Amino acid sequence: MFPLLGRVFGQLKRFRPDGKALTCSKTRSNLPHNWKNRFGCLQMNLKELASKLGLSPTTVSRALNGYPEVNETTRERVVAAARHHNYRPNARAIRLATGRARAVGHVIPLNTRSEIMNPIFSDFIAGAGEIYARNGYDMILSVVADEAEAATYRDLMARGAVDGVIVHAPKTDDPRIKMLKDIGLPFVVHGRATGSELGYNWVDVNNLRAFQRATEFLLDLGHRRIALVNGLESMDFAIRRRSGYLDALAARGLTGDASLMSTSEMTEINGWRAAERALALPEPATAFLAASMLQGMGVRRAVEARGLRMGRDASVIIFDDDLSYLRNGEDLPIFTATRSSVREAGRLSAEMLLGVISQPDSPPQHRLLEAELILGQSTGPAPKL
Amino acid sequence: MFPLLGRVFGQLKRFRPDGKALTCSKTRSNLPHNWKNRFGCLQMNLKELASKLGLSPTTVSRALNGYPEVNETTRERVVAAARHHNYRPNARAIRLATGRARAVGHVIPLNTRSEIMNPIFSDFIAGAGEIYARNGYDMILSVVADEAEAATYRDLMARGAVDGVIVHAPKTDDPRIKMLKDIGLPFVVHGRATGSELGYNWVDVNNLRAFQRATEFLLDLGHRRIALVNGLESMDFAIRRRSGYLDALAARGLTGDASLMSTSEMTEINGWRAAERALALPEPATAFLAASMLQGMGVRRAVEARGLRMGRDASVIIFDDDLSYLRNGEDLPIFTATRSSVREAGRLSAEMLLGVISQPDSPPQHRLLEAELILGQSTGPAPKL
DNA sequence: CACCTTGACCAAAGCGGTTTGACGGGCCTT
DNA sequence: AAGGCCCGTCAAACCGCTTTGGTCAAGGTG
Repeated sequence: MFPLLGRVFGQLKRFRPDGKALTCSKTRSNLPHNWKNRFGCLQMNLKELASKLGLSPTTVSRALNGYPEVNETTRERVVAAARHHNYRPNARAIRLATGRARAVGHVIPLNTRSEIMNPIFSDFIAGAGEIYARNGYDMILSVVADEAEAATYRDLMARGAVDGVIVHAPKTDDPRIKMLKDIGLPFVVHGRATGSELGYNWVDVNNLRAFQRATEFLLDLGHRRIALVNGLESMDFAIRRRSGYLDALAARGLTGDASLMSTSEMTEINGWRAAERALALPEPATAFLAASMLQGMGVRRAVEARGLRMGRDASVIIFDDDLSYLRNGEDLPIFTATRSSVREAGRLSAEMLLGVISQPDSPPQHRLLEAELILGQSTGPAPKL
Repeated sequence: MFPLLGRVFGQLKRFRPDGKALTCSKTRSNLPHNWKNRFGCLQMNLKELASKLGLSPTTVSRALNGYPEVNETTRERVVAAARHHNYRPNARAIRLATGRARAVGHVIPLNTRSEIMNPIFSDFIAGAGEIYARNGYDMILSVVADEAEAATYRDLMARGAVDGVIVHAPKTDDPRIKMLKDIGLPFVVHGRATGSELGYNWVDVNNLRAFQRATEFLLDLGHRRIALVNGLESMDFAIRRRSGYLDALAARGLTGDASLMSTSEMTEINGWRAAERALALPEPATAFLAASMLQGMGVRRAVEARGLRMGRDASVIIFDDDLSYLRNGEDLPIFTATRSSVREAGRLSAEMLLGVISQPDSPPQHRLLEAELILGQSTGPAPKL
């Protein structure tokens, strides 16, 4: 079964499960440890640095970590030597010794059916990454089929790979939240899961208010047939957005028309499809509320394909996450939009998480961001009949 | 300066630089180590598991890692106990003991001026992440201003945080490649940097061929004024694409017209802007070759804003990275396109990197992917004058 | 029957840091 | 002058694994 097991010159030769031989007798066997850098010397380590300085490792460690009981002169010597030898403490050793990972996890769910990566992640991560880098934390990313997410959190925790996690794309009453509380892994949710909104940390945009305002704005322009091109309503934010839309309608004595409301993943195609449908109605929509830039672009395509002009014949408001590669125009916005920077949300979430990690017993923190309403060229008075 | 330093009952009380007290005398002070899980017991560790089983840590470790010198019966007992106690070996300890990080780094450059995240990263990372997850590797991500990139690689290496890295978005004659070779960190480049193409591992699309074919296709349709809406030509892939375009023109005895060629970051706005310019020429473009879906959408907007119809009055071919959230139509492609899945490139790059990590001395590997030419609704014969 | 083998297990020494608990030698008090 | 205090330093323990270099008993061999 393991034909490789055998003896050589009376000495047991061992093999790893992968078939590689292990024993090299007198040499250090962990090859990576004596990787030489291009100057032909071993990677500098604490012990060596200490001996070069004629100090104990303790003192060197303390000097570098800013402990007060080290003589300032000594500290300067140590710091200089460290820089000179390009010494960087081994992250693996630090993590083991301190019991902290100095890393946070982002578990990014991948909808198994559609295999769609949410396009906001890259900007969110850019924002969060900025904060981690500034604080000496690593960001570890797991892109994982959504049904395997819970297992991933458990695994990260049990292996001690991270000190905390960011939870992305919460669903209504998301089970992950209870689970994370149970296992005691610090976390911040980007978004909220309706139900237990107080018992955990979150950073969210006021989606309800944003869609309410946008709807009010369209109503004020005289629109009565307003189509909602929403995101997937299994997502919590989408539910809130619909509520905002319905609240605004209700405030004017209107009720939502099911044929004007659609929900789908936030892609250009889906925006196009939803708009096609709403424009084909006996009483077509004159205005659209799209949950994302991409959907908005799809709406525009459908509108223009019918020979209508956006802003004159049909109004469109989008929710603009202010993605760096999907800017809503430059000086002059293309779409009228409710805007909130997802990159900023990434920064805030990361900051909150680092705070929670360093103060695990602090009470739950919340941050509700308001979206601004930006006037663009895609809205105008409702066309006269 | 450090007023917190003091003595308590004759015992030196030490403080961390952040002001937290350290000495707790008889108690274990590394709090994270005795974090209790929700059942009130310590996180299971090897020693404890071994003692519960009446075995030595050595044997338990071997049993779990599949070494042959363990009795099968014993192994089963051990595996069962491990599962029962939900034992997961501490990743930090493994990394220190083995000298490997079991992690790979992705250093994602952020253009400092424009602050634009390349939208392909999320899909690339989804592909790569799939492979890492399957092989038990962590992915650590650094989003970093492009001028700080070299320092980031050095840091990852010196700290021993990763076993290898993926290099994104290589520029022509990219200095990172030499640097990585020098410090001896295994790497795979997504793309190529002209010059030393043989001395390192890469996965790339045949960008030249793709643009050449697309150009030929437009020429065959009778187009003679073909605008190139390229990506930033500091990027290597953009150079290759331009070469493909120029090669195809040259093959028909045409030379590129500088006023028809533009280069910019691959956003919708920039596509729009380039198309506006090309359409405003005395002798306007009749066809467009766009480097990305987003630029293509911008081109379409400019075309349609002039009352022209795409596919009839103006032809557009895009390079389609097959992004999950930016599909080029569904059954029927919107744009005629040269397509190559960036997610697949992510998978291939990750596989290559893991291979290189386990076999550091293997010769450089290359993988050149061909893009397919997909016929959509955006191209047609050149309009008669 | 004495002499290898071999299978199954173990104690202890790492890995490279951090933290504990002590220790000398000046300097102040009293 | 004796004692206490503080400053600066250090040896050793520890973090939780992996790997080395054994041991010991059972089975096979000549």
